Amino acid sequence: MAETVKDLELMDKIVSLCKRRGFIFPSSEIYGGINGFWDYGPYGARMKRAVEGLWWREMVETRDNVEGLDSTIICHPRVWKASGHLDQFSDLMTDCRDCKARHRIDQMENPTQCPNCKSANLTEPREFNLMMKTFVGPVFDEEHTAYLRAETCQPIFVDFNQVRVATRQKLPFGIAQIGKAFRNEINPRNFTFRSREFTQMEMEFFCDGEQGMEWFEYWKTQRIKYYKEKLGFTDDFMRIYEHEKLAHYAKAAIDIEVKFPFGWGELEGVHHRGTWDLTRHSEFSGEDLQYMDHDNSRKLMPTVIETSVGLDRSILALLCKAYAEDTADTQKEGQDTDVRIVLRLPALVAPIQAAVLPLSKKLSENAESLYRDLSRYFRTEFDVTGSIGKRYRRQDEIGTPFCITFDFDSVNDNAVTIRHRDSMEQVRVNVTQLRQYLEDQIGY
RNA sequence: GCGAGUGUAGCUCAGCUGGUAGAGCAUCACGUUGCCAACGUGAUUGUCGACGGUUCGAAUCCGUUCACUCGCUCCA
Repeated sequence: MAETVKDLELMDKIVSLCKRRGFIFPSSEIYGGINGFWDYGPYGARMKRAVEGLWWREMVETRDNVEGLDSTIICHPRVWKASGHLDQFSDLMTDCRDCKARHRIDQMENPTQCPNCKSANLTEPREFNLMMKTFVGPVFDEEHTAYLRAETCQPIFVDFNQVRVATRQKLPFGIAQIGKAFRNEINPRNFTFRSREFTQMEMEFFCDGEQGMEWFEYWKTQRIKYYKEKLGFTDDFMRIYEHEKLAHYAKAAIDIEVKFPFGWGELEGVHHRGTWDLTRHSEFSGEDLQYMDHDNSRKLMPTVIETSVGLDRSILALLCKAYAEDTADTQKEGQDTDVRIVLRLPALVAPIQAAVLPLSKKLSENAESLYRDLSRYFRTEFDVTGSIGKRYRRQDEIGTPFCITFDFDSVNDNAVTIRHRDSMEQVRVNVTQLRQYLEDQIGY
């Protein structure tokens, strides 16, 4: 993880831009903020929805064998017993008062002595549990304890049979879900990269165990292709990390990692989970979750291939990849050029795809009706304030790929100028062809 | 959770050894301009992170607390 001063500055610049322009800022800030929680402002929310929509379309809408689900955040507590989260997310820890090291009790040979400095001056063991706890019903006692889901995939396993029956799907098929997950991270870090409330986009693909590795390879390829083609991630920005140490139930696992300013970080996991989850939920619930294969007259426990994306991390990766500073002409006194901050976001996910800018306020009325029309098809914004150059820069900073300038000729020739964000070049397009032009450019 | 650092306007920051706050940018209005943050005039903005203490008087000193950053720890 080779960090340079420049990278750390870059991260600060991105955080600052996010706050200044309303992408992402700390939750509950007027009360001093709350650690590990972030709000998406107007541009962030639009971008988040765009990425969600892209994933949903890619994973669900365009596939016959993947179904959607929208399950609850709070599930029966036994779900988390079965999944192993209540046991594995919970550790007894002690701190050494002398050398300040922290240790897990279950990993210490002698729980009364610090393995680091041999001191016996340890704090009382305390329970660290990453599951967020709440109570269902007005009585706050152990019996009514419930947990906010630590990942969105468990309800998918729990609802597996219901979805299968309702949709008459046969193996192989998948179930996808987008939703919030919660973890009491000990130490939230790196902006939204590790937060306590976050959004996951997960798909569990159920298949015959004999084809498990083939499907694992298939989804791995599909997901890498998605990042390259839809989000424009390049080989120097993205890498595949193959797990050497696998979870006891897993057969294979890779992480798709991205180069953040603070180092490489996981964006998505593609995991071969075997039959572990469905087997556990069968055991704990007493429901037989095996699949009846009528074609071959046999019962089998489906094997699961999981693709699991952190949506917040996707947004962060897009912003990090897109952030750039270059130079542009200026009319400022004593300067020929000026620094330009520009987000080179893919047009598919840019919060604003087209900004309609009348060259003069006198043209506002005509330009605004063009804006109304375009906003039915694209994420669009209208701005008359300040000079035209200033408005271009404002749009550059939020990553708007196309600025549509309505000028004095437009009234007569029914054409507008489209200014491209990255090249700053301009083309003249007739208003009647505008929608088609933008669709082609955006790549719908 | 431990250690170190930081916290002043939307942003970046200044404020010397205590005398109750400033600059640039941004934002808004008007004028001007009409294709890359132009210019002029004017306007808005802060319980100086919070609470408490010392003091005639605290942004400034002390304590506590909250948040953030970095390191450690954690990351099924």
